Formats: sequence, C-alpha cells, structure tokens
Amino acid sequence: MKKSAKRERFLNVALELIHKKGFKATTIRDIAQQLNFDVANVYNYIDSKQSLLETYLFSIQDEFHDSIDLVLGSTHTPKEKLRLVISSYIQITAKRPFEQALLANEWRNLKEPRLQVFLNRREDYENKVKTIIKEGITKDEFRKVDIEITTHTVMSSLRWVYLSYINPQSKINAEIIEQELTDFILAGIVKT
Amino acid sequence: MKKSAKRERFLNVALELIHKKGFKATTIRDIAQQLNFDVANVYNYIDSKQSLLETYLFSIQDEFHDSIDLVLGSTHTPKEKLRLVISSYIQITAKRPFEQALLANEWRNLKEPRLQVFLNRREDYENKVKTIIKEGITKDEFRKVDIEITTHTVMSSLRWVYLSYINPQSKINAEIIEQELTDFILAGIVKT
DNA sequence: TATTTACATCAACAATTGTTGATGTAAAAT
DNA sequence: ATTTTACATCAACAATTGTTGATGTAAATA
Repeated sequence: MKKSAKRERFLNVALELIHKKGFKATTIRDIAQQLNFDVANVYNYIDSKQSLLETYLFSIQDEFHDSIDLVLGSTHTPKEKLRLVISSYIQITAKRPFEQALLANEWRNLKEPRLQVFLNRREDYENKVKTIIKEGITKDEFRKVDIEITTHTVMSSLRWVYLSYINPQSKINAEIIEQELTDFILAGIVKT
Repeated sequence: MKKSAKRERFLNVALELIHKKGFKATTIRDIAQQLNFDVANVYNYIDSKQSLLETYLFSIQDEFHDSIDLVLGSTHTPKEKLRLVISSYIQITAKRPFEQALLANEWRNLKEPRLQVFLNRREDYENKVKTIIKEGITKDEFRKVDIEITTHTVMSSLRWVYLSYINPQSKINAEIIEQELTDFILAGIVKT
C-alpha cells in the first residue's frame, strides 16, 4: 500500500468514522459514503476491513513501544523514568487521539493470529512499566506497592486522556493534563 | 419478563458470552448454541438483542447509583466519602464483574433513545464523584487538584478492576485490591 | 508515444444477520 | 378438568454484510 495524499485522507476519514461508530458498526459502505465514492473503490485503498484495523492498531502500538524503549535505555532514576513514560504517553495520545481510542476500545475486533500478536505486545509494554516500578521499589524511591495492581492503575489512569483531545468542547485544558496526571500518579507511588 | 431459574441461567450464559465475544460479535445463534436450544427459543427469554444489552447495563448502572447516593447522603468527611465510594465500587465490581465489563466496553452498542439516557446517567455519577472532590478541596482536606482531570483519573483507576475478578488465573489477590487502590487514589488527592 | 499505475464505477455474489409465525408439549394455575 | 403459561422446535423472511470481477479513465512513467 502506497502513501499518497488521497490514501492519507482515506485513512483519516475512515479512522474518525470507525472511532465514532465502532469498528463492527462501521460498514465499508459507510466509509465509501463518507468519502463520496463507490463501495468497491474502498478496496483500492485497503486489502480488507480487518487489515484496515490492523494498520491503525499496530502503527500506534509501535510508537508507544519505541518511546518507552527510549526511556528504558536511559540512565535516569526510576522516578524520572516513570515521569518520562507518562509524558511521552500523553504526547503520543495528543498527536494521535483517534488511534489511541481504537487502541483502548477496538482491539477486540482483531482476529487471530494478529490478535495474539497484539496482546503479547501489549503485555510487553506493561512489563516494561512494571520494570520501572520494580526498580523504583528496589532503589527505595517508591513505596512497597503491589506491582501488578499499581501497573494496572497507572496504565488505566492514562487511558482516558484521548477523550480530551478528541472532544473539542472538552473543558479540560490539554496543557495541564500532563502536570496533573504526573502529580497524581507519582503521589500514589513515590516515597515521601 | 419473569424471573425463573431458567431465565436466570439464560441471562448468565448470554452475559458471559457477550463479554467474551463482544456484543456485536455475539449472534443470537451463538447464544442459542451455547444453551443447546433452538434459535427461535431465545425470543421466549428476550424481546430483542438490544433489550438484552439494556437489561444488563441499566441494572448495574442503577446499583452504582444507589450505592453512591447512600454515601452522598451520609455525614462523613469528604475523605471518608471518597474512601466509601471506592470501596462500594469495588464491591459491586466483585459481585458483578461481567456486567461491569459491559459497562466499560459495550455501552456504545446502545441505540437512541436509550443511549442518551445511559450517558446522562453516567454523567450524573461522575458529577456525584466531582461533588465529593469539590467538597474535599473546599474543606481543605484535598489538594487543589483540577476537578475534571482528577475525577476522570479516579474513575479510570477503578475501571480495570473487573479483570481480576473475571480472570481466574489473575495473580492479583482480590482482597488487597481495595486497600492498594484506595491508598493510591487518596495519596494522589489528600493533603499531607 | 506507449504503457503502466492510481483511482473510480457498476453489478452481483454468498454468507450472515435479527426476527417472526405456526405449531407443539409439559407443567402450573384456574 | 380445563385453560393458561413457560419453554421448545422448525422453516423461512428480508436486510445487511464484506468482497470480487469486469471495465473505464486520467495521470504518471517508461
């Protein structure tokens, strides 16, 4: 699949539609209509409806991995590492809120064997966060929290953020999200 | 619709199936097959596929509202109120993890006008949490956090908990979830 | 200039979907 | 004893679905 301006537009329109209606509820005919062209023409842009979803999900998943790998490879303290992970997570979300929404809500619609690949990769990411938290506890920077629970909680705390970037009438100032969220999460973990 | 033992079983089997496959992906034929009876027989238990989803969602949504109303009507301090809300939220989740999963993932499949009712009611709940946080700030028990962001974060921190009650191979001890989560959330809010 | 490429339309398919009507039967209520 | 109720089966519907093959055209490439 090439990357032309037309294809770029196609992918964006389809993405917003899938976000709005949900993947299953969005038909190829819906996408075609939204773009004002024939149903069959959709297949000049994609191989299948499934592959379309895969494109979105694996692309943004890769970006998340790249960013956390950068942090993991650094020499910062655990506290600084966690702060950086939160920061980069929010930055990616700000840049690609719709794909992040799919990541949160539509991954179930993947089919095997790609679903398994996706889930393994997601677990990888969680394990990387876990590593940071473990290191923080070992180095006595973090309280002796339950690692499983804390990892889940940290991840979940971040998962709603895309909403404030998608919804234009959101009263939430996107700029202060990072500060507030970082404060909140670190307060729950860091030793005082 | 009556409440017989057979209907009870039907609702439970359908619920787990819908949770596992997703609402859209679960067909009436899937449900029938899982129960080992004919497709048409399903309609002796429900009016429509839609109404089935509504049954689950509004039922557990009501329970959440009842429990937070109890807390709001009490004379506790904001900190104690928040602790009670978290506690009752987790208890409901523990009792009805599959319905909680639908609440988190499948509400989009509701159709108008019921979708609007659901969303208004969900906003109501969030506003009730907001009220507690506001009160905590006013009474100087909580830090001067951003109310919108904090409410979202608190709610999101709780939304993953059903996983540990559904997944039997979860390494997470269900008993300590409440303690850890309460600690985490309060640490992010309470003034020290 | 000749040819490949990207984008577009039309018609049609096979499969899957939620739902209904007709009909039956055993148990419960009258 | 009779009638209603709860639960069950069978066959069939109309609508919607993802996808394909045949065909066209304008622009980019050779």
